[in-house]
Amino acid sequence: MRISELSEHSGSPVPSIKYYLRQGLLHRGERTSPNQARYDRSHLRRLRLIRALTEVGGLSIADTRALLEGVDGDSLSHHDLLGRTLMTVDADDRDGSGPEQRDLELADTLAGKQGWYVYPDSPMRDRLAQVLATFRALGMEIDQDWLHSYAEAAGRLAQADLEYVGGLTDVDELLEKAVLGTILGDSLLAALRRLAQASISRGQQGP
Amino acid sequence: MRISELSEHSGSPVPSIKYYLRQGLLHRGERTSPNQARYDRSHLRRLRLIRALTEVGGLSIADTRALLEGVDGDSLSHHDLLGRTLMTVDADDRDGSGPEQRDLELADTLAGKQGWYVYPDSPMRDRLAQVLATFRALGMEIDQDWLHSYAEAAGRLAQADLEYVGGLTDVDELLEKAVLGTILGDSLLAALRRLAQASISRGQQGP
DNA sequence: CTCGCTTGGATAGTCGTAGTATCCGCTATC
DNA sequence: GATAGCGGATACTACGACTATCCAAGCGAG
Repeated sequence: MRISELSEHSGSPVPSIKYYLRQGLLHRGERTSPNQARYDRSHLRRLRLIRALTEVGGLSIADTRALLEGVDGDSLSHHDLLGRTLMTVDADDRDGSGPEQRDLELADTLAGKQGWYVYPDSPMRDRLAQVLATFRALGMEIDQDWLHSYAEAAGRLAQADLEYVGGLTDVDELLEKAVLGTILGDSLLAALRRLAQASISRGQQGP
Repeated sequence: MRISELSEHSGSPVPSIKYYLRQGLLHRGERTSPNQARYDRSHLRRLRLIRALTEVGGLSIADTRALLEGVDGDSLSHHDLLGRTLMTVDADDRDGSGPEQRDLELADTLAGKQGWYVYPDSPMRDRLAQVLATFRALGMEIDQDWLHSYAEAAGRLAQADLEYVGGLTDVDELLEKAVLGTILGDSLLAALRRLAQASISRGQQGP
């Protein structure tokens, strides 16, 4: 498959594909001569993955690359890689200054209540603390019931995610599904939650 | 309060504040003379809200403005405004082409199972369909149990959101809390879910 | 074999977003 | 009455994600 065919099959314009190649999101094709290369199904697949992550998942190119690098490295144990990959995903520390101690404690307490073990250096721990800090900074102390509902839901979702992925033995497939499920799951959940809010708010009745 | 004090109290640099003023995210101060204006607590509050939505919620300036305009308009009924505001939030149709009919049907079926009423022209309906389409396009047919878990969780979360907000009578406060809860809730949930995934994946044990 | 049309790859330019920086007439304060 | 700061408008910058141009080297029809 030449680049133009790859473009046609994937729906991405040739220059964009070249861009992804340059950025290292897409592995180079097999060169058949100094200026000819052949692309295959794996490129097509990767390309679709890239577009899913960026367009639906809203990831930046840099985040996408980091994520794909994790998937590519045939390193580590599954769980470790899985855990680390998911934790790193789009965890760009948006704020230079780290979160305050007391927010970190809040975060740990919350996780503790759910029985979760939290890596002390986990980026998501900071992120969680940051969100909690933001609520505080805005003067709305957080309703504990509300927060509890969220934590419980998160736990159930994570369980569903891992069950879904648990049956797989192929590492590549596992990682890809986990990554996709996590990223697209964010969008899915956001859409579902809003739909539910609108419906419930309209009728003031439960499901 | 002059602009420099506003800057100091809020932590946002003066030029950024001026930028938000230009963009209409922040209402102008009360002019006390042709080139002096006074800012008050409401500006400070709004400024913090803006930064929460953009930095933590990841909204663009344009989305933030649209959202704040909804909050400002002393229009409509609460529920209508609430519903519409939340549905419109960051529902920038990322793809020019609308979703396919069959994905819309999938979306409707899913919502129907939960007993939700979905506005036929709701942007989130399209968004949901798009996410489902993406899964399909990537060749992973969706596990129905998994999807069901997500829909149920979304329903419970929406219920928690509305209960939390239900006690409020002040429209402004209600809207602000709803908006914040929804946007920051996305981040909160994303962080919690990843934390839970990592923990469960590590120990392979539930809460 | 040759001549026009791709191709792979590198470099440079574009566009939108979110700020920064500069400028200017004015004013509040020392 | 000097002078630092203000409000507002306009211009500039930095970055991300492409898009366009360029080039030498194939390939393919005649």
